[in-house]
Amino acid sequence: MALLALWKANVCSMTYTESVAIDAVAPFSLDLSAHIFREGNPKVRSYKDGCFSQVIDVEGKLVLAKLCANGPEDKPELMLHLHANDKLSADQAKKAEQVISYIFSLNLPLNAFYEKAKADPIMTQITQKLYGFKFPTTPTVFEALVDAIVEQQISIKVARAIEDRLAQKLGQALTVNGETFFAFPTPQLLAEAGADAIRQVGLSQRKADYIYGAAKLIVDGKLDLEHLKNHKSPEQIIAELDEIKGIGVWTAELTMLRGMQRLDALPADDFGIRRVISRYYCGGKPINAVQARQIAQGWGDWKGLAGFYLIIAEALNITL
DNA sequence: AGCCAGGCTCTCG
DNA sequence: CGAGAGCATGGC
Repeated sequence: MALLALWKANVCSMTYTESVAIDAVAPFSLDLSAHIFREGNPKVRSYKDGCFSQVIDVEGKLVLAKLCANGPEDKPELMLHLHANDKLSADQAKKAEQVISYIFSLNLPLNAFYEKAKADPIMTQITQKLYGFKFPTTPTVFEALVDAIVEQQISIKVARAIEDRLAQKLGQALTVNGETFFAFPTPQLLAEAGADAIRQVGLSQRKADYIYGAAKLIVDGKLDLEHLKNHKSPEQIIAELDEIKGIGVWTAELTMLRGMQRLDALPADDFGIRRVISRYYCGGKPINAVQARQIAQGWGDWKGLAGFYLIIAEALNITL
């Protein structure tokens, strides 16, 4: 009897798994690109033992995607492992692969940026030390927008803790081989949850209202972030997002940078950005947004990406 | 312990 | 219409 129960439990919790090799335009380093997820909550998003893991939503179906790198640092062999509650169709597997490819910009040739960086000796050195770093994008614009609101004013660490709680309390759960993971909550889920429930993850009442408001706009069809991403100019995007309550230029720029693969935008007002620019260009003494923009000018259409190279350089404590 | 961290809105004067 | 308070939590 006990044996039968055990057998049933095993069979019933069995998950579907498939693996596929995946290509990236070289150079690409998963180790550098996923660095910011190193201390992430394993239930939500993490990078450890050479593998990045996150639950992704493939047209309503939850899939745990695990991307693992082997071999040369700047040109590794990549294997994508997909886990779900039941079999994935070929189409769903393909879509999941596309999402992962999108998150890490696997098809983006970094060489164009490296060429541009050559005019700047400091950035040249940094790109050499961070060779193959591709700055991760969120799977949806909404996720980047919510994260940016959460991150207003507070420190990164506090923001991360709140973002993790947001997923664990309000996102959908997927259990794979007995382990439970959480997806980032959809606008629908947050709109249904209400501002009070959002507040409960540790946000200020005001930020909870902003996030609820944005979710509601989307659910009501009054805001289409993916459309903005695909069809509007950077200026239009910032202007339109700025109209939304709780979203200023800083939040809009960060959303573009992290959620729309717009690597040309740089939040020059950002405290952290100014700090890293100063560290590598001005000996660490505080600079204002105007000075920051001046230095960033040299990076052309790669301002945003260049800014993140500096942030990662600082995180890795790289000295020149 | 208290101050500050990858802002923004609302309220005063 | 410009300046200033207030906000939530966690780390130093």
